[in-house]
Amino acid sequence: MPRFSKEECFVDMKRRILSTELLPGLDLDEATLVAQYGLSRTPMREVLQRLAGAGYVTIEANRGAKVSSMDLFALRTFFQTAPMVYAAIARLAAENRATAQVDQLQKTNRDLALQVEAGDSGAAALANHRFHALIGEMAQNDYLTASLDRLLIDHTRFGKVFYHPASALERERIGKAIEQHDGMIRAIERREPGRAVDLTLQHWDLSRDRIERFVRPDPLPVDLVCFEDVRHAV
Amino acid sequence: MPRFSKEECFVDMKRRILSTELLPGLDLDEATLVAQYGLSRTPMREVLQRLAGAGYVTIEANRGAKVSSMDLFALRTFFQTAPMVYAAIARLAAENRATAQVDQLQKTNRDLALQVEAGDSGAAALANHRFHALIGEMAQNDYLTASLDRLLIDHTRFGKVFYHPASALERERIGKAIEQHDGMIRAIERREPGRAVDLTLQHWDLSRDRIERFVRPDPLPVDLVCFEDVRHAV
DNA sequence: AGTATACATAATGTATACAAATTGGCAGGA
DNA sequence: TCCTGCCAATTTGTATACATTATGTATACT
Repeated sequence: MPRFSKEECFVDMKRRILSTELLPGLDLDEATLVAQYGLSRTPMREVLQRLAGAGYVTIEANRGAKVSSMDLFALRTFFQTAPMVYAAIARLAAENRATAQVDQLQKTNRDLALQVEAGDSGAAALANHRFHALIGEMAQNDYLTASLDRLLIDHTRFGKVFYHPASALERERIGKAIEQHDGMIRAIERREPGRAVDLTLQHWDLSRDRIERFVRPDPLPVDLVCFEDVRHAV
Repeated sequence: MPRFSKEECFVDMKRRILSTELLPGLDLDEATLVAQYGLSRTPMREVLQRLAGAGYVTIEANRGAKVSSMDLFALRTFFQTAPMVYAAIARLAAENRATAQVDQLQKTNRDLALQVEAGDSGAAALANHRFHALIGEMAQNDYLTASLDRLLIDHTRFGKVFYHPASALERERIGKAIEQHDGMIRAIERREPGRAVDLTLQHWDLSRDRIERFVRPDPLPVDLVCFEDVRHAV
């Protein structure tokens, strides 16, 4: 049985939630998690409480923890809020970034490209998450980061299929996203807030298109033969 | 010894932090709190972790909890961020408010006026906090509420002296703030987002003036006699 | 005198036993 | 058949003993 430290457990739980290995709304049973991570209940409950504080899970009194749900209303709120927060964060990042942080950002984007090439969509989604979280750190604004972090949880979960290139068109979109990241890095490195905001909004448009296409996919082909079959079945 | 429930303890800790009865940066000793609230360590630690998740305290591993500090950098970030978030929240509140929430808001503003009249600046500051938190609830946007709640913690702490009428001028400002609240309530009730935003930004200007005057008060009178005294002392 | 190290003290972190609450199922009655 | 109330089983919440980590102090050594 693997023995995780409390911090490792916290990080791993975040990973599992972001990758939707733990689906939104899933009931998190203490006994199960304790067995999985080799912690006793006290530190495990502590991890769950920290996850709740960060918006990954929700805790109800006497009813345990669930993975935070993502309903239609959350989706709407997400689309409504993300552009403003992302743009504000990008502006601040371009104004306040430290040099070491730019290096980290470049490293993360290279890692993202590698994971996409390797076909590991889970690792790619996490690298993308980390990319945007790093921009959040650069902004050095704890108030806004609170919003950004919550947006990123759902962004990563909504867009989990983004980095899984199902078609040539998808592959092209992914390449474009990574290029946009490079542009954003340059704007931030050169301290050009206006340009960072523009590129961020463009990047967001691409992201939104992809999420919308995931939520509302092309309808199945309307084939009259199928309807005939259904009629027989009834 | 009083016996608080976990929830009561949580609420009371928030109150003490918002009122700066517990000063920013103060070390929170588990043993002391356990004695004060009549809880055992496990639920007390849980309360501290929830407070940390909401931004009231910060926890360092093996080093316990401290009341979240407010340094010069936080002040700057606060002024930078508050208008955007407050305005966005006001717009959403005007669009999404439920009728029952408007009633609560009116009730809270009346309570605020009462507390000001009674001269209880602590209770007044908490009523003001509640007023703005209620507008946050109306907005129905969990992403932005995360930012707003953190802003309000520091807003209430920065402006804690606002509702303490030291002079006629201060009293006039308080009256104006409460009137502005009434205007905001009307705009929200009538679902006028644009007007709600305008009034919120005006309200913010008043609030900012007051906080700035608190942080950078009028300098002490320069009296040459004093300098003479100092010279003798040296 | 100043510094370093070892030990004592006091804090936080973890494990676990026990208490309280919720859930599901079953029996009895309308 | 459906509803209701009660009991058992499971799950969460609490208290507390024990382990580990930090901190302060005294003493020895340079």
